Amino acid sequence: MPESSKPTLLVVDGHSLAFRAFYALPVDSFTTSDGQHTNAIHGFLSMLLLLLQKERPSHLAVAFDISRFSFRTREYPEYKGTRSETPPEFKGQVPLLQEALAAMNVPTVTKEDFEADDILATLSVQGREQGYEVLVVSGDRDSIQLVNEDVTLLYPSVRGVSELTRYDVAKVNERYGIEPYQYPEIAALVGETSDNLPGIDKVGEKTAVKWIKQYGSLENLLEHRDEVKGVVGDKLREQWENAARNRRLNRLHTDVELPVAPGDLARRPIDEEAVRAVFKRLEFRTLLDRVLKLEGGGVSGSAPEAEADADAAPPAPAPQQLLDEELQGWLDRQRAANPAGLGLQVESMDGRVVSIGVAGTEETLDLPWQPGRPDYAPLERWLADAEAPKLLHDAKTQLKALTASGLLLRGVAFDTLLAGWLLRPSGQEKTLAQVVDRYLQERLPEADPNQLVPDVAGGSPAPTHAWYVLRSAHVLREGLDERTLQVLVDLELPVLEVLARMEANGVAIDALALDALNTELSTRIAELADEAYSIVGHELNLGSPKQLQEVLFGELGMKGTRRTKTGYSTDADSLADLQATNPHPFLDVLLQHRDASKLRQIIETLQRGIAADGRIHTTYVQTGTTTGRISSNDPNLQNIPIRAEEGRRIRAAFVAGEGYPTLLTADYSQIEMRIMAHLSEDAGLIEAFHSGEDLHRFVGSRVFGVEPAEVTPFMRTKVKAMSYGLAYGLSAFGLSQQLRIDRREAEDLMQGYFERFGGVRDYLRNVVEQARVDGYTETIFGRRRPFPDLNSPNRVLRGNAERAALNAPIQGTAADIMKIAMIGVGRDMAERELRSRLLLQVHDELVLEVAEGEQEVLEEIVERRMRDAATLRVPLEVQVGTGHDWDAAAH
DNA sequence: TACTGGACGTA
DNA sequence: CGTACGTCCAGTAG
Repeated sequence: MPESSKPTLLVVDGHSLAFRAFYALPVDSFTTSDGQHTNAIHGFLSMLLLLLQKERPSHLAVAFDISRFSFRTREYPEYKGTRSETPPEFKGQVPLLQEALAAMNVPTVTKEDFEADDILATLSVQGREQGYEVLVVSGDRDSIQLVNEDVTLLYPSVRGVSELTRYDVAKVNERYGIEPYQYPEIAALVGETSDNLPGIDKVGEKTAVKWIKQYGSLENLLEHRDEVKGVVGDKLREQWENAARNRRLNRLHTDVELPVAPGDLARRPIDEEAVRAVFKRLEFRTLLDRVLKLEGGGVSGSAPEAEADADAAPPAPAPQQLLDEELQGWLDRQRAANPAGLGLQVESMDGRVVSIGVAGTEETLDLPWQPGRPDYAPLERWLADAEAPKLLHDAKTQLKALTASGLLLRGVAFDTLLAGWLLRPSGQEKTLAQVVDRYLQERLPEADPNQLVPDVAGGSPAPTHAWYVLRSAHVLREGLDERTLQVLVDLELPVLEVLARMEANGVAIDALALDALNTELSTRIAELADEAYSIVGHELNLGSPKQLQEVLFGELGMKGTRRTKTGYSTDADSLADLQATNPHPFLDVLLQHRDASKLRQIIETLQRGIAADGRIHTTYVQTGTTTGRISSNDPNLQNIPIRAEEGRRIRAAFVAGEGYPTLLTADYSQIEMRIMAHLSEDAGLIEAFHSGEDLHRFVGSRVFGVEPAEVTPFMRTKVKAMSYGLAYGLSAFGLSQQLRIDRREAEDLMQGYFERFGGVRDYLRNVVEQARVDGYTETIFGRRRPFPDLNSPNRVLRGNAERAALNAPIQGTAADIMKIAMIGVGRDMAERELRSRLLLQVHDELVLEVAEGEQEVLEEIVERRMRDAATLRVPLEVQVGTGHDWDAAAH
């Protein structure tokens, strides 16, 4: 921070910084819905905000070039001549950037015939004379010449625009071994390829520095060029005019006549309305928040460490290794100094703990783990102490490792992975490095194999990572609104422990049954393939959409229906359409082959997933969705077949394990429709759930105006499809497609539905409108999901966002409810010390392994915890079943 | 070897 | 022109 009380003038080279941002940021991630690229703007503004926050300049300006022509090109037409044409994707961003800056009331300065660097030079000199501390931000190395006691250059590192290296006099001395004002003389000798300024052949930085030191100045060197020995001396004599010319061109003008003086550049408050308008057009949401927050100024002591040091990011403290009383003392001191919790990072290999890192804000601890070490007793006590808060990144993974190594972990008070996800559920910050990058704007140090000083401590990254987790946690906690924090504390942190246990439990599999099924299917697949080949008269890969297209739409001359990027679709729906218009035995065989192949594929994936204990241990990804649901992978156990009879045989291979007589399944019936009834407050729908009548029969009777008993299966199917479709933003077109009915009929159906259940329509409309205003949707428990595209001018994007937005509160609330139920079930089971255990979660269903004699009490717990997880305007109904396998238990 | 698109399993 | 996922395979780019 400024040690002096001088005002600080920050001057930025707009063009060069924006250009760097343009190449540093992926254009795909920064394109508005109408196709305008914004990566340069985003990168530039992000950097600028960071600077404003860290440097707190009192005065500020951004300089731009007007064109690529200047007095330099007049003097030397080849200047910058090798630069390829500015990419149009970049060019278009500059005016928009200037607009954004104008809205932020950041002065921009340009001057005909001069480059931005000359403006910076002039302002830096004037600023210095008028008693300012000057910070020059430029991506042009020539700006090094501006550095002096009062002028510091911030130069973007290779890493990207957000990381700036500070060049003060000392740094320039250290880096180049010369005084800053001498830099252009070095550059003149070496040459600058990017400016098309060739220097002296064979002369690099080393030689140039040596010469300048020896001769004192370039001028003197050139005068004495006859004295210089060796081949390089010859080159100097041949090409000295290059150096002389370069020196003329790289001298920055410090006397440009500018329309503004430093005194005019005092920071002014942003024009909030204008900023909102411009940022909305650019579709910058997080940046908008950052700008507005900046405007709020200081914000009640937030993010203390972010502003603690204006210098480059502070390095992590060197880890200590302590034992016994010293360890205990350290933990006691750090706990007192960090009441919000200590950072904790567990390093593991093959699921076992290798090293444990603990961090306070000032000190870190590295504890290489070995089982059965009494000198680590204080650590074990601390880990197990529920009253000792710990802050982790991806606590579930670490909890599993600790548990597997026989260590107890309690008191998980924060998880930066989960917090980051709650804040930006569509974001991609999954690793600690990504979180650190986004929320600390720092780079997580990586283990460097070329380290000069090998880390004798064993080099575990755990303590350093723990320290970054601690700091990220503080920033994230500041960023969470109250409701989101509540979702984290009440739902996500408790459920993480439940999920960790479920993963460790795994589910038992009847491997022999899978083998038998696999064999059976393989035989059938071979037969079907042969049959298909004989029908079309040659062999082909039935699994290749490309080859299928050739056969169907080429050889067999069928008329394709739905287009895909690569041609006509060959999916099951399209094949059914073809079968209707163009009956052909090949289609039948193909469909059967598809079905059988898919099943076999599922079986083989499961077989590969069977662990040494004969069970399958999936991994639940708590941050795997944007809505709040949990996803499952490796293998995915949330998409095991159930609809087709054949597929159920796979489900039947999931069995109760050794020592457990039965499986118990419990699922919510129509939970999403119940949530819809609650949220919409539609009287008809609420009545449906209180009536005890089958939902779709009830709705059908209202829509078709008949008695419930007279609702035909066909009517019921239509109504059911529509009810579920509504929560997904189904259109009449989509409904007609799915039911294979006339478009008109689908429209009538929807109209009939909404006449009887108008509250539903109003609600769905309202959700989207509210989200358009707020920028996000919310579940009844406060889980938010941002929807930046709702105001997009692009119809496709906007439509997608609208459908997702009307679904998010419904799907998300269901997910919240299930999490609450799981936490409750987990607690009750622990409290009663049951041996039964949770195995699987499939969104609205739980699967448990029932221990001997516990079925009755378990059923009671599960049923009650699920039913009472939320109190809605309609009751939650839970269906419980038991059986030896998953399929049997579901009845 | 790494990625994309098509297809399809689930809620 | 119905939301939310994960996985496989074929095909392609490297």
